[in-house]
Order: sequence, then structure tokens, then C-alpha cells
Amino acid sequence: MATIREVAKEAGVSVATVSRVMNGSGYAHEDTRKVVMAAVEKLNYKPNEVARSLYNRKSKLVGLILPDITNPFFPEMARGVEDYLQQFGYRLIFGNSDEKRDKEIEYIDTFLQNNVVGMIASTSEEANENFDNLEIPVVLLDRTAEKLPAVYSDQKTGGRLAARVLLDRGSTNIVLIRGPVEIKPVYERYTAALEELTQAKVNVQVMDSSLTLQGGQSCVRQLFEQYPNTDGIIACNDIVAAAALQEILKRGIRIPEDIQLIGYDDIAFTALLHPPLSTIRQPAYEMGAQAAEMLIRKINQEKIAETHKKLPVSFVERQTTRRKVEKP
Amino acid sequence: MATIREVAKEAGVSVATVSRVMNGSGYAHEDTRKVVMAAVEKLNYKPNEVARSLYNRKSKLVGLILPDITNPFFPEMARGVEDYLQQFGYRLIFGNSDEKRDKEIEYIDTFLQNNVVGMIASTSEEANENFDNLEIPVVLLDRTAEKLPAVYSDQKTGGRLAARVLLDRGSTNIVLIRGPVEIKPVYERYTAALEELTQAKVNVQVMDSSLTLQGGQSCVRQLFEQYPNTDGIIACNDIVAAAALQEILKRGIRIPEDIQLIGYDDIAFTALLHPPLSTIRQPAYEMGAQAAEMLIRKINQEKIAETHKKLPVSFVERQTTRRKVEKP
DNA sequence: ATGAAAGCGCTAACAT
DNA sequence: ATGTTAGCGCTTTCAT
Repeated sequence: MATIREVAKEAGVSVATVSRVMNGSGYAHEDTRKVVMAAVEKLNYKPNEVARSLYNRKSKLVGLILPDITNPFFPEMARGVEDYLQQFGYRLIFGNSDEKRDKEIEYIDTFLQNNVVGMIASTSEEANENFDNLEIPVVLLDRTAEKLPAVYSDQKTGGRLAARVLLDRGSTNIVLIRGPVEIKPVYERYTAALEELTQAKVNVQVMDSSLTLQGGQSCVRQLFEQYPNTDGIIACNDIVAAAALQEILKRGIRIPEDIQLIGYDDIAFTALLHPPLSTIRQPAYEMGAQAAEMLIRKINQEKIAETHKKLPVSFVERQTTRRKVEKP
Repeated sequence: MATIREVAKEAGVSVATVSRVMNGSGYAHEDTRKVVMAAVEKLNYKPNEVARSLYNRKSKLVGLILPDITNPFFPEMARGVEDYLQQFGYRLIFGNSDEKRDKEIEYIDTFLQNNVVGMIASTSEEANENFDNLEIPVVLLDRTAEKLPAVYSDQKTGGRLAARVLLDRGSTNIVLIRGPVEIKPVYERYTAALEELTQAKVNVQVMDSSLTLQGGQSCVRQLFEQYPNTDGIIACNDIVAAAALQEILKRGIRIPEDIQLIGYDDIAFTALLHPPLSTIRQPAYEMGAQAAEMLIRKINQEKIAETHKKLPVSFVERQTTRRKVEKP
């Protein structure tokens, strides 16, 4: 790798001049600019970002912390972030936290040690304090906190919507599968759904599940033993919904005739399920992109109109819910 | 962020001493070691990785290039890489290439500018030359090249296996869906399957598809129009297989009685499909982990027994293939 | 318009 | 056993 020194020598100028033309800062005669660029070209010079970062006290790196990219909801977000940042020459240092506080802290620390310009994170509630007195901008993604800017989706409406859908389409014995209560967005959608359900005069049962395949499967197996006449299930996410769907099919229960099922997230494969899964869509890619946009705004010290950006969710009607019965 | 200077001052020693105790290099009296550590503790000192990296000419960063983490096969690998590297204090700079050469090059360049210690990449064939005269170790993942160490899986056996499965279970009008020919592992599994199929006296048709959902869907729609009496489909990956499954169900074709279907990869959601998809499993997580292990070996200049590590694939028998007919 | 030189935070000779 | 100092590659005053 060529250094600025070698370029300077090649061009017969000083390193300061090379630096100036590279950065378009300060003066540089058109002629010398050309000479320098020729040398840059010839030596295929690429500035050492580490050295720049050391001097400037900030790199072109952005730290990204996500719970687990093995859950398809998150890669979607990650791509939103990456694709947006990429245009501005920022790169991503990435880490999965598994919702573990110490992993988050570890990543935050090392990101800082690497002079990241900013961070985007989906962190657990309790870890937020770790972001408290950082000098660099942080934006929360899919999570919120009072003091930190955030991009997230409307969980409350999402939860309510899911409940409304089943209600409007005639389910009366509904099981609401609650995800881990520590994960705020998941808890919020649950609360909202429960509220909506409770207001209706309908049988509601709550069951717990993790957000994973295994968790969903074991939850759902019990579900039908405990509540055999269930005619509606609201799952905490699409993965769990998929597990439920499988169990429903296995038991020969007709869907959506005998039972309705709705998921949450609208990850890609839900459309491929059989029957295709009705679900509440979160605009994951868009959320990632907007978080990235907000971060860049922060980095550039631009004014930000709304620091808490709540994106809308929507009901994606597929075939695990019935057609809505119009009132006459 | 505290600097080494401040720690030195706090401890009443020189920066060199602090550096020595931090790195466990050179001498340091036990007493002063304690004093220094106390100061480190007090100021919550974390060495600036950028400065270390500048001096050492190498960071604790590893570059990872994957085609697209939106395809569930890759996050699995990514976690394998991350989880393994993490134990050794390495962090990941990450980029999706979308199989585009210029994106790969761009990422390689910026990774280099950031003094990465090494790189792991699933790159397109033609981009390999970009790795040619790098001073840092590179290991290819899921892809291969002669001059570069690599961890990948046995595509040839995988492709053959897929063909064998359908053959042994009685399919005689088989459509082989070929993925993009530029992607070598995908092409290899195709060739192997085709070879096996051709040797058997069986009708074989080849169709093309991209590796995505949309690609799969449009391919599969045509498939049944062109070859209505197909009784076996070998898909280039699980996503396309899922699309095929959906089309099969939509057309009311019985599976596996009337038609058999086999995917490739064994990504998580295949088990959730209905019926659960039979597929060829690649040990994605393991591949990632082993690539990471090999990279670390390289970084540490250890001898490496085999630089081309081919991991075995296996047939995961689920319900889109029939029970094998044992010969009497 | 250009160059010399200091300094970003750290490590490793080298000196003591 | 510890301190002084040069230097990693860059940017930016400050001279000229």
C-alpha cells in the first residue's frame, strides 16, 4: 500500500499538498493538482483510514448491534442500514448481541475503541444506559428510549390490528402468544392486542414463547392440549406463527375455517407458507434505512425534525385469516 | 475516553510502563503493575485501537464479504464466523456484495484501508484476482480458488445425492432447476445432479432460475406449463424449492405421491414448510466457524494441514420425498 | 500556492 | 525495572 509520502515524492511535492488535493481542502494550483492526481493514479494510492481516523478522532465506521441476524427480520434491517450508509462511504462494524447485556457492552466498547462515528443499535432496555454519555451519535432501531433518537414501528397499532383482524373475522376463543416480556417491542404488541381482546367479549388465553422455532413449537404443542377449542391464534412473530401453522395442519384443523392465525413482522418466507400466512408487516428495510439516514444527519450535525420516528405497520392479508364479514 | 498519557500520569509512571503492563510485554514490577492497573480501573481506560492499529499495521478487525444476508443461508455462516472470532477479540467489518464485482472490490479496498488483519469472503469467481497480492490472509467461504485457502461444502456429492434421492424413490420425469451459472457452488451441484440424472434412463429437463423468491416463483409457474407431467423437481436452493412447493400445492398435485421435490441448503424454515421440505444440508454455521478458525491460524502463522477444507453435506429426509423403496 | 513540522494515541528500541 | 523518544500515516496550523 502506497503512503502519502510516496505519492508526494512521486509528484515532487510535499505531503501537505497531497493531503490538500486529496481532501479538496486548502489551496492547490490546478497544475499541481493534476500532477498529484497522476501520482495517485500511478501508485494506486488509497489513504490509510486508520491514520486519518487517528488524527480526526473519527473513522468512517458505523457500529451496528442487532440481536440476531439468524432471525430473518434483522438482516432486512441490516441491509437497509448498509445500503443507505454505503452511499456515503461509511462501513459497518457488526455484532450480534443475542439480547445479552454484556455482549452489547462489549461491542459498544470495541466500537468506541475503533473510533466509530456513530452507532445504530437494537439493544435491550437495560443496556441503554451504556449509550448515555457517549460523544458520538447513537440511534436506536426497533427499540426506544427517551433520551436517544430512534426509528421503530408502531407496535401498539400492530398489536391492536392483529387482534381486530381476528375479532372482525369471527374468532371467539383466542390464544395470544406472548413473546419474551423483556423485549419491549414484542411486549408492546402483546399488551395492545390483549387490551383490544379484553374489550371484546371473547375468551382470551395467554401463552408464553420464545421468538425461536423451537420455542414456538413447544409452545404450540401445549397450546392445543390446554385449549383444544381455540379458534384464533395471535403469534408474537412470524416464526412462532409458522410453528403454529405446522401444528394446526398436523392436527388436521382447517385453516382459516376452524381457526385463524396471524403472525407478526412479515418476513420473506411467510408468503411461502401453506397456506400463506396473514401477518402484521413491519417495514424492516425501511426502518434500517431511516435509522441510517437519521444517524448521518446527526453526524453532520443537521437539525432533526423528529428524533423519534414511528413507522406505520400494516395488515398483510393472506390465507390464514378469513375474509372479513361486512356488516349489512 | 482516557488516553494512555492520562493513565501514566494518574499512576505516576511513564506511558511506556503503562503500555508494557497493558500488553504484558517487557518487564514491570509487580507493585507498579498494581498501581497502573488501579489507574486503568479508575479511569476506565480502554486502549485506542486505532492508534494501536496504526503502529502495528494491523487491527483487530476482520473483513467479511457475503453475497446477501437476506438469504438465510448466509446469516448462519456469518454467525459461525462471528461467534468463533469473537472469542479471540476480533471484530467484523461487514459488507454484502450482491455478487457484484465492483461492490466486492470496493469493500476489499476499504477493508484494507482500515488495516483489517484478514478477510473472509464468498466472492464471485472473477473477483478472486483482487485477493491475489494481498499481504494479509484471506480465506474463501462457500467458494473456492486454487491459490486461496477455502472452506466450502461438497457440492458435487450434494448434487449427486439430490439426484439419487429422486431416482431411488421412483421419479422418472425430472426437472432440474439450475441456478445462476456464474455462482460456482450452485453450478457444481447442478452439474453433478445432471450427470447422475443423465446416467439413469430418465427424462430430464433443465430450467433456469435466480436464487430468489421471485425468480423461483416465475420459473416454477412456467415449469408446469412446459412439463405438466413432471414427477420430480430438484431445486437449486431451498428458496426456489419453497416456491415450487407452493405452486405444487396450488395446482393440487399430491406430494410426494405424484411429485417429489428436493431443495438445497437446509435453511431453517424448510422444516416449517408444509409438507416439510426434503433437502440437502450444508453445514453453514460450521463452515463459517471453520473459515474463522483457518483465518486465525493464518494470522498466527500456524501451519495449516489442509488449506482447502471440504465439509460434508447430507440428505435431510422430510416429507417431499417418498420413503425409499428397498430392493427385495 | 506550497512546505515544514507538530501531533492524533500507541508501541518498541534504546538508554538509564 | 523504568523512562525517553521516534515513528506508524495522516491533517492542519503556521511560515514562507
